[in-house]
Amino acid sequence: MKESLQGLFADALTQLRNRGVLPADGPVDVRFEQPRQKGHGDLSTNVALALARPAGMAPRELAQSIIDALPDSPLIEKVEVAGPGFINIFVVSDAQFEVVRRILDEGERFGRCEDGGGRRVLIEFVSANPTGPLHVGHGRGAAYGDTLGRILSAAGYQVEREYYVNDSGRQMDILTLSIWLRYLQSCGQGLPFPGQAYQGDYITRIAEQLRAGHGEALVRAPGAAQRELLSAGDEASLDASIAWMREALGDTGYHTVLEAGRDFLLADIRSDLEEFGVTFDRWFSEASLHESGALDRTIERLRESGHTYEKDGALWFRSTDFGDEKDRVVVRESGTPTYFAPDIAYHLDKFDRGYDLMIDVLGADHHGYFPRVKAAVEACGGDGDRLHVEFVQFAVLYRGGRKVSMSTRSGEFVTLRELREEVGTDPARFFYVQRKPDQHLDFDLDLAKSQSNDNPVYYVQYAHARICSVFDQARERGMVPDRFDDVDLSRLGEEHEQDLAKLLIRYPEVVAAAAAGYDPHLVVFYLRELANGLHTYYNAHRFLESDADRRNARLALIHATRQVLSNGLGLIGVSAPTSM
RNA sequence: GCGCCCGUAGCUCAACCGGAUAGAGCAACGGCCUUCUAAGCCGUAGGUUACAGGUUCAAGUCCUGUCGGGCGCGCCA
Repeated sequence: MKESLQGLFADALTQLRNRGVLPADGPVDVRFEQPRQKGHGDLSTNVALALARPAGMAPRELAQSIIDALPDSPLIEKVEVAGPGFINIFVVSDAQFEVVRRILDEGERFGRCEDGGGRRVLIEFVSANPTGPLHVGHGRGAAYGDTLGRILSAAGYQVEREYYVNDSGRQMDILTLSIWLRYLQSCGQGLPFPGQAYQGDYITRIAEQLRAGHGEALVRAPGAAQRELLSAGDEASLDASIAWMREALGDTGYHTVLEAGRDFLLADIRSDLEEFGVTFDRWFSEASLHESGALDRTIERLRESGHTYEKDGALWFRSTDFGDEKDRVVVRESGTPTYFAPDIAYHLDKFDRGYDLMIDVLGADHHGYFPRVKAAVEACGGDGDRLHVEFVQFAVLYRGGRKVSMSTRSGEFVTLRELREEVGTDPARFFYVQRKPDQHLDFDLDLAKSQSNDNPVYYVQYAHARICSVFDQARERGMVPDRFDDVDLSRLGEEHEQDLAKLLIRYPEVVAAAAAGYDPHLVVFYLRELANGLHTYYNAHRFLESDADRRNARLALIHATRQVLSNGLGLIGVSAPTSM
């Protein structure tokens, strides 16, 4: 419908150009909007306002000229000039309801589009270190990344999801030390436990598993000097403790402990996410970059790019050549690479895999980090425009009106699993994506878990369940037609029915806009509006009335509404219950 | 100090390349259940879009400055 109106306007503009009313320059994109205001028509365009200046005409005058030049169309009820020069179009009522037929015909496909043109996009998200369970901050990244993936798929992209596992580096050393110390304690060694080590209960659980599998084979008795290091409380002593552990355990023993921790935590993270409705196509291991030699090759590649130099015995990347604030160390004076180096190697690996678009979903605290990664990729010849980042602000939990504090090392954080168990997956996902990602999120636990009408997720789900319930009743009374193909939609036309149809018409645009702007929250807001439209209609009219033609038309309309609710909820990974 | 993000109703937030009278939910107040689920609907009230300038037919949206908040500025990860 929009397309054919666009054609009509293009014709009118061409005619005005031919008559010399408008200058002959390039084509003008005629955009239509659905006015929020009643009385402003079904569609509205500001094209006359935009063209008034080049035409040298008053906007209202030009608007009238455009209207006069419009070809006749059976779609249009009336067209009028409004306000400063808007053109408001009133569409013939019956034409609005054609969307119902289209939805019933397309079903789950309704709302999908080909904007993505099959382009391959990689979304990397969560990527939390395997040093503890996921907390509620990761949950937001998970919900956002996964929903974005679903939306981009619907918009015609070929989506892959990836989790980057930081299974290498100092935090893994600390994890290993933490587990080993708990293991020693459980084997009867009385030891101090450093304050900077991971404090959570899960460390003890891993240690007990380790003991169950390996007995006391990994026990090494610490001397007085080691005990002192463990209770010292500074970073240098912690590193010294790690060095002692590595020496005492040897390479094999060290890896046994490390892998016990890593595997336990990855399995935990994986099942946690699966229960949250989030799955990945690939878990990319940082350690694999070290083992495969990709890291060395990356450093070599960076050197050859000519954007590196040596200073103070370290290898620096001149990221300032690419707009970064300062240059960055890639290889330390000690000869070991920084965290930055494997990250470059990882992103180059993505580029080598040939994606058209790579999206990193990162915590907002990484916003200073991304420019250097992009810089390094560009230095190595990658097209930086294909690399995109979305920052997700932290979620701050509130319980009983008070902030819930979080800290991984202290072990007092709310995990994603606890959140899911407390409020349920559907409310959690809904709450996470109902805000723009770069907005701070106040997550009200009491509200999310309330099984009441305060809770917006039930509002939308209820609309779906309500329609299902109507059909249950209709079925009992033998009122459901075998097919909706030949339903007479001209029996619709009440105000609430028109409002509902207009909402349904908007759905494909909402999906397209959410995909184009990486804005899942648009879908959430739309679903709330659609649910409101349904509830309003429900309260105003009875569907199962005696006039069969009208009844069938109404059933067709709410059947279509149910389909769109279901499609939209699917996009944000929230279930569409058939009863509540 | 420098950089990025943000400031909209009492609270939490929307507002589609700059468009018409800035919209929802919650909280408050008033109505609607012998009829398909009241986890619902309708109505009332609530605003100088932090502040001051600027750009233009038009600014919450763009530019400059001020104030306020968050985050980042390691040879940590």
